[in-house]
Amino acid sequence: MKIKYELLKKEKNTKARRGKLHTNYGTYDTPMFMPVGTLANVKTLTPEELKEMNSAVVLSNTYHLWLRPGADIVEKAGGLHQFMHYDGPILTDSGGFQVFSLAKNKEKDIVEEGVHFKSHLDGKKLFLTPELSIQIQNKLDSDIAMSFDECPPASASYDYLKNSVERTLRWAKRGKEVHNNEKQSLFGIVQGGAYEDLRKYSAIETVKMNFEGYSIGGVANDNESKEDMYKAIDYSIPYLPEDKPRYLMGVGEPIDIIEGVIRGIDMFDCVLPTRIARHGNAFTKYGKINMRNAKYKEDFDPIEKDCDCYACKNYSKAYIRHLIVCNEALGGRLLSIHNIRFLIRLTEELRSAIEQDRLLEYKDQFIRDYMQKEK
RNA sequence: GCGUGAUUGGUGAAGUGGUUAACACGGCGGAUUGUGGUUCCGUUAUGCAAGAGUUCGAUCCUCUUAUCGCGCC
Repeated sequence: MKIKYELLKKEKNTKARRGKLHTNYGTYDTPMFMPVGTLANVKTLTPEELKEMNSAVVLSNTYHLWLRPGADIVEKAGGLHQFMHYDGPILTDSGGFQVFSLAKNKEKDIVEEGVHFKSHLDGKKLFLTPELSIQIQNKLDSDIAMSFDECPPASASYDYLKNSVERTLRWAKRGKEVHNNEKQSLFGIVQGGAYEDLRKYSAIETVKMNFEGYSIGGVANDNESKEDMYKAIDYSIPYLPEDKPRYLMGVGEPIDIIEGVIRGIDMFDCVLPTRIARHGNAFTKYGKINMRNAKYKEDFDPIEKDCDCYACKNYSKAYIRHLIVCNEALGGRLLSIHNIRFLIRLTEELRSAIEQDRLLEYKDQFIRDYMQKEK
């Protein structure tokens, strides 16, 4: 079956919503945070560990799996779920984001038919089209497929964005026409930068195509300001249907997730918790901390005393610091567990705040703590 | 004892009679938002074993001392 979004409650004071996502693998609460597992794995973690931290949907990536091991191999393995031993919902990104960062000459390489670019592995010339992206995702057999969109840089001009909105609409239509997988849902993507008229137009036209969900793209790219990100959401949300999930692509930082929820977003994904973990950083209620700092050398307390994650229940900062400093993989693993659990716990708290109509108070308190840095 | 060669930051080490003493590692900070990241960026010796001398000027030349290595009695 395709996924279904069930709206349970809207907050009184904001546009925030509390809902449920019904999938082939069960029903999950929204707003939710989805860890990123580009290569059919959330780096260093097993599916069992993800379940233990109450993680639901996992992301994977069309472009990367297309190159290695190849869609046919995943198909032979029985689809992504079997291949990666994950019996939960999987969302595949279309590859648009990757391909556009690999397309050197935007004007020449991005054409109406698709995108020319070179493989980051061997430099081989490749061509990805909206149809091919969807076909690959069909083979991968994810639960949610994303339309192949044009993801412009934050610095793009109004005219560039206008064209990319139009093209994204045409590509969405082409992808939808070849999409045939009764078990897989397809999401459309709203573009348009921080321009009200473009976002409005993009949202209205995308919704006309009737996707199972809608995402807001082109956000959190190269130094985009927070204000522009919030504008992108605010200008898009009013035109998205109440009964479909809304997904803010690539976000993000704890405060961005809160701001997104306040504005009506249901789903988030981000590489941040796992990436900063591998580089030795941890999210905490009082801000992000760098575990390499000398002050943790003899700190035998957990990262967060009241955190229920496996890392905090069993290991000290001094030990994790030691692992990180020695470049041991277990250090990154423990921090990944903590950071993902931190964001998932954040969404759990946001859900109960919505249920109690106290989201703005929650946000104020969170920001006060988070900006405080250290206890 | 005599002869001889060394002595540069936490480490391995470049280097020159004249503005800020390479580079690498380590240390200390920072970054990171639809993952091309065991990555990237910043910072880290007011000093070249110690003292004296030559010189306008010495880490680089001379002498003394100290320490270490090598050779010979």
